[in-house]
Amino acid sequence: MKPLPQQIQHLIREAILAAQQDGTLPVFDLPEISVNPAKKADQGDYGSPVALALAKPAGKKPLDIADAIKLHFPQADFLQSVEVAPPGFVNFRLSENWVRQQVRTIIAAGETFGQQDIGHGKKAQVEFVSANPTGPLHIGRTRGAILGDTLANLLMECGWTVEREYYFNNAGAQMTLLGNSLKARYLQSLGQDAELPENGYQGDYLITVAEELKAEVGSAWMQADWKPFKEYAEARIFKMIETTLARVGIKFDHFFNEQFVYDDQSVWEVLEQLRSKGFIYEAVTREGAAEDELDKARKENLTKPAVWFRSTQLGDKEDRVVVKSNGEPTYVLPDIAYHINKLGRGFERIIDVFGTDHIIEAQTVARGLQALGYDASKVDVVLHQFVTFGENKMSTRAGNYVTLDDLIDEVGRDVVRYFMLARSADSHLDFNFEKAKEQSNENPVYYIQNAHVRCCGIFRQVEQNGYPENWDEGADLSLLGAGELAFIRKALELPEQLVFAYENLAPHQIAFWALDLARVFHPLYDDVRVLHSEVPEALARARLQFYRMARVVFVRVLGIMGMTAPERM
RNA sequence: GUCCCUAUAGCUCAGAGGAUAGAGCGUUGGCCUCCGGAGCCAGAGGCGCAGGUUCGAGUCCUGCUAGGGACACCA
Repeated sequence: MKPLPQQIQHLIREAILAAQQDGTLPVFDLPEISVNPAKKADQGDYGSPVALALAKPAGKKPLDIADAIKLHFPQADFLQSVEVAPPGFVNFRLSENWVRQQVRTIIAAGETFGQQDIGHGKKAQVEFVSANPTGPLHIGRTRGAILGDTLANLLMECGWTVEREYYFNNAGAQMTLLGNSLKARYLQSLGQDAELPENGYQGDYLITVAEELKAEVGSAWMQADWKPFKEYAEARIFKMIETTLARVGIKFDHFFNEQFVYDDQSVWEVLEQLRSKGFIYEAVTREGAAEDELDKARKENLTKPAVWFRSTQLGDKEDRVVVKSNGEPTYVLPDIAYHINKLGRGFERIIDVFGTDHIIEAQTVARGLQALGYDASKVDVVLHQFVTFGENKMSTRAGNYVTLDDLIDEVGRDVVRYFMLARSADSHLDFNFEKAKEQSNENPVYYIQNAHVRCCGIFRQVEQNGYPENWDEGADLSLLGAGELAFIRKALELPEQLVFAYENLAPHQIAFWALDLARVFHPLYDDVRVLHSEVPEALARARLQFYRMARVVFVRVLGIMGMTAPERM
C-alpha cells in the first residue's frame, strides 16, 4: 500500500490540472504539494495547505483555489469527503467503510504490511560499527550499531536488497600494541614478571584471552614476538564483538578488511588516478599554509615531503595528506579505495554510519570519489552525535569502560535498541546508566510491547475457551466502534511513517510512531472486550478480527526497530 | 580562533514552513470483581536571547549566549 498522503497528493495534482484545463485556475507550474496528517478531529484525517501556497502564483484567494480543488477532485474509494476550511486548507476524511475493510487488508498483508518498492530490489549497503578489533565493543558504539542496523531494516522495508558490512583495520600501531599487550598478559599468566607496554590495553578481557591462550598452547609461545599474539587477540575479540552484536539482534553479512585494498593495489591506483587528474602534489606543508602552520613544521623539523590531495579544488577548506612522509598512506586513501570497491560491487546506494568526529573523513572520501569521477551521491553518510554517560569518560585503552555487553545485561536488548532509536541522530544522547536501569520497569519499551502482549493474551483466552482458530474469519467489521476506527487509522500510517523515516534516514520517527500507536491502543483495551458476558458473539468476532490486525501492526513496528514482540511479559 | 551539531514542560526528548506546539518519566487528583494493572481518566507545567525573510516561523536566514564535537603526516 502506498502512503495515503502520497495518494492524496496525486489526486490534488489531478484536480489542479483539471481546474487549469477548464479555466477555473490559471496556468502555473505545480509546486511541491504537501499533505499532512490532521492535528484535530474536525480537520478530517489529512489536510493540505496547498491552496495557501498557490495564492501568489495563481493570483487568486486561497479559499477560491481550495474550492476549485474540491470541485475538480477525482473520485477515490478511500475518501469520504473533501472539505475546505479557512483560511484555505483542503481537508480529507477517510471513508469509514474503507477504513474498516483495511482490517482484513492488514491481516492479509501480515509481515509485508507497509512494505514499499522504492528500491526495486536494487542492492544497497549499510556500513556501520566498523570498530577495529582491539577490545569488546564499548557502550559508545551502541548508537551507531543500532542506528545502522535499523537503517538497514528501513531500506529492506522500502524494497532494497541490503547488505550489512563491517569495515576494519587489523594492521598498524594500535594492533601491534594489542599484540604486545596480550603477550604481556600471557607471560603474566605463566608467572613471568611482564609489564604491559606503555599506553597498552589494560582491560581485563586480555587477561581472559591470555588464560585461554595458555590453556591452548601452554608455554610454547614464550619466545614468540607480538604477531601471533596480535592474530590470536584479533580472532578472539572479533568473536566477542559478534557475540555481543548478536545479543542486540545484529548480524553482519560481510566483514571487509582494509588490507584488501592494499593487496589488490587499488589504494595505489587511486593515488595515481588522483595524480593524473592533477589533484596530487608533494610538499612539506600544504599549499597556502598559514604562518603558524609553517612555524610548526619548522619546529618539528619536517623536511621530507608528504603527498597531498588538493581537496580545496572541490570546496574543502584545506588540502589533506594522503601519503605521509614515511611513505604510508593516511586513512583517507584506503577509505577512498574502499568506497570505490563498494561501488564496484554494484551497490546503488551506500550508507555509512559514523560518529560526528568522522565528519572530515566522510567529506574527504566524498571529494575523493568526486575527483575521480564517481557518483558520490550514491553515498549517504549518517552522522550521529555521541552518547554521554554523565561524568564517566571512557577509553578502550584505559579499560575503564562500560561495555555494550554490560548495558545489555542491565537493561536488555529491547531497551537498548529503543533508547538508542528514540532520539534523532543529531541530538546529543545523554544516557544515564543508573536511570536506564531504574526506568526499565516503567518505560516506553514495555508500554509498546505490552500492547502486543495484550493482543496475544486475548488469543490465548479465545483458544482456551475452545473457540475455533478462525472464529473471527468473515466477521462483520461494521460493528467496530469509533475507538477501533481511530486505531485502524493510526495503523494505516505505517506506510507513510516508513517512507518518511527512510527518506530522511531517520529511524527515530518509527520509534515515536510506535509509541503513538500504543497510546491509541491501550485506552481501547479496557472497553473493547472480546470474551465478556455482555459482548454478543458477532461483536466479539469483529473485535477479535480487530485485535488480529493490531497484533500484526505491533509485530511489524517492533520488527522494523529490531525489537522482539513478546507474547507474555 | 574557524567549522559542524544542539538549545522546546521539573527531567529525557518528538515536532515534515501551515490550523489551538506533543509524548514518556516525574508530579497532583480520580478510576478498576471477567481477555495480564507493566493499565485507564483528568490537572498543573512551554519554543535560550535579539533581529530578519514569509500571507504564515519552534521550523528558514543573521547575530548573541550556553553545551557537545571537529579542526594531525591518528584511525
